[in-house]
Amino acid sequence: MVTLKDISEFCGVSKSTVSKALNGQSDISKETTERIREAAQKFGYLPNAAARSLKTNKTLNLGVLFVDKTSSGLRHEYFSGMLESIKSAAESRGYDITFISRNLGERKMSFYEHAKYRGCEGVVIASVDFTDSDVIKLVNSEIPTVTIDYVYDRSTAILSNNLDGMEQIAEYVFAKGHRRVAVIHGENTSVTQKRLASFRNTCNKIGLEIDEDLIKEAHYHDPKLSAMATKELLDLENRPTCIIYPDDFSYIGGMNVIEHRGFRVPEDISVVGYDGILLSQMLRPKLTTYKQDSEEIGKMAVEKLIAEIEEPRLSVPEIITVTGKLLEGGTVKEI
Amino acid sequence: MVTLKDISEFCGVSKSTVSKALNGQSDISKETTERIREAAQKFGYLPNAAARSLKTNKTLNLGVLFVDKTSSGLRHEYFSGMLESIKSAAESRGYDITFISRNLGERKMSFYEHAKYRGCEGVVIASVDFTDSDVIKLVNSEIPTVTIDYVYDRSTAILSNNLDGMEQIAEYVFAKGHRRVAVIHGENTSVTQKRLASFRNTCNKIGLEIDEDLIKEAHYHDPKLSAMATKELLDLENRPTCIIYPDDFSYIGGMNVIEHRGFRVPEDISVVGYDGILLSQMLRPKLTTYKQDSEEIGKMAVEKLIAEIEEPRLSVPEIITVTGKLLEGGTVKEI
DNA sequence: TTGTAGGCGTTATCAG
DNA sequence: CTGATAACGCCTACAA
Repeated sequence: MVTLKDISEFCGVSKSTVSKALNGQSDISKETTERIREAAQKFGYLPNAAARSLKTNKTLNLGVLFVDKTSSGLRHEYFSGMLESIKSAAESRGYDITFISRNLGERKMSFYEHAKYRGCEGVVIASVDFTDSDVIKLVNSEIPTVTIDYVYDRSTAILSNNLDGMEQIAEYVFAKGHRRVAVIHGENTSVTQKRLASFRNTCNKIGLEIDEDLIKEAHYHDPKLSAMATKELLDLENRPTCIIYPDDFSYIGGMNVIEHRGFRVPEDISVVGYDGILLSQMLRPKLTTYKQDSEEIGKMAVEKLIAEIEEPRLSVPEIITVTGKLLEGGTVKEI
Repeated sequence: MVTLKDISEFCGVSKSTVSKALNGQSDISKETTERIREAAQKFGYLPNAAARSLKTNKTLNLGVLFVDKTSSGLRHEYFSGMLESIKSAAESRGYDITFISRNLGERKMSFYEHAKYRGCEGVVIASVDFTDSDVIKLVNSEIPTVTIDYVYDRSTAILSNNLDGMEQIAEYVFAKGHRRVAVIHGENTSVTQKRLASFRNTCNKIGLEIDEDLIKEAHYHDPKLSAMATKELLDLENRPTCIIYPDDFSYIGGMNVIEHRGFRVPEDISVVGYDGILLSQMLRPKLTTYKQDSEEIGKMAVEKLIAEIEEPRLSVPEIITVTGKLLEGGTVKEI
């Protein structure tokens, strides 16, 4: 490995001069700087990140916390898209990304310990059990964090606008004339609560009484449960004319049931998804859905995190809402 | 930040004693070790990875190269599943994962430089343009690498068994009585070449002449192109009785066309996918497909990489083939 | 069994 | 403008 010392010996100057020249300090002469730069280039010199961060206390390293009990975490396009975006936003700001986990080899450590050990200057927290005490410990530590789709008092949060999402969906569906609208929702999280509240509010706004039989629980990203809920809905005396699914992928389960019963979408029943994943736009008819802007969410998360790292004084925990948009497909019939 | 020195002062021993005790060296007395451990616990001592690696020349850090022109990289479940598996395999061996990229902030650097700078002890290379000179430079460097689905002379490669995959698909389809079998394949890569060769071989084995009109090019993970190819196939005088798609996701494009023409799967036409992603098993009928074992591939990649890092003497570049399995769905009719 | 001293590669301070 | 020196936190001969 070629070090500062090698360059300095070759150029006949001191290590400090080389260091300064390479870091573009102003107090080194143009010529010397040039000479040193060339030598560094020639020898393929690369600074040693460990040594540098030991000295500067900066690692230019961000942690990403991405756990999922069901391990469907990265399989969910909402999250894999977000990760891509986190990755490229971090890169463009000069930061690297390290996954934070709980077990590093034999050694069990908390998320906080792992992040600390790796010298992460901040951590983006997404797709975890936010009630996990280990996550809470991390958020309450001195390490800056940004959470996604969950709010803690002490941490900046980036939220996909679930209120707007559900409102837009509901308004769209109502505008198409639907009044018996079913909602299959995901497991009980704050995201789910927001979507449901938003649905109820929007119903209220137009004076629509909600038939509680049309509200069914399922899980996110689980077509089987949504299929079951769909069955129950189709078995009702007074069937809904439209079903809103927890997400696009779950709709696949509902789609099968609907087709199996010999119903057609949207002629016999209308459907709406959520997320706007690639798949939704490949189906025919295209699935009407609300596209969450996972790209923007990831980007904002990184920007806010870096802002807090670099300017802790100027940063206060914020709640930032990222609004998506309704993608009008062909799965909601005018009635 | 609490350091070795803090602990040593508190315990009234020297830094080296603390270091040894914490690392479980045998030459420290039981009691002292215990006392030091307790103090470390109490103060929440964590070793500083940068300092440690500066000294030991070990970082316990693996790089992952995951680029994609189309940026559908992580959106493709084959890769996101693999990443999950790489992540957990690395964690369980005590390694962390850092994404390698080309631009770290302002500074443009090569993949090799980035990996070197971050002190990656090895790099898993997947989902990139393998002809990129930068990738080649990395592979030919002193940093151990493992490539996925591509073979270089100098690097261990983990290959999904595309020969077996296509062979199993073809044999299955032939066994069901199909003789006019169309293949829509992805862009021209070594993976594609293998699948096609395998298809041709299997045809040969049963003495089946291939109708070149039934071989169509599309792209991986691109339902639109597969939809177009499907159209062309359905427009043929002498239609195929079965279509093999480049991957499960691309099949969605074909599915739309087929349905739009009023054909049913599998009654009117049989179809087969490739990959075995979640979606394929959610469709009704389930898509008959070949499941690539992306989990095993990721795990093997990490194991081989770590083996080479820790035992360079014993390691030679290997080519490891990971076989998947045919998932029999209901999309191929017996004729 | 424990402690001392030195150095890993870098940067920062301050003197020349 | 340049260089000597110390220090970041840790590990490891080697000495005691």
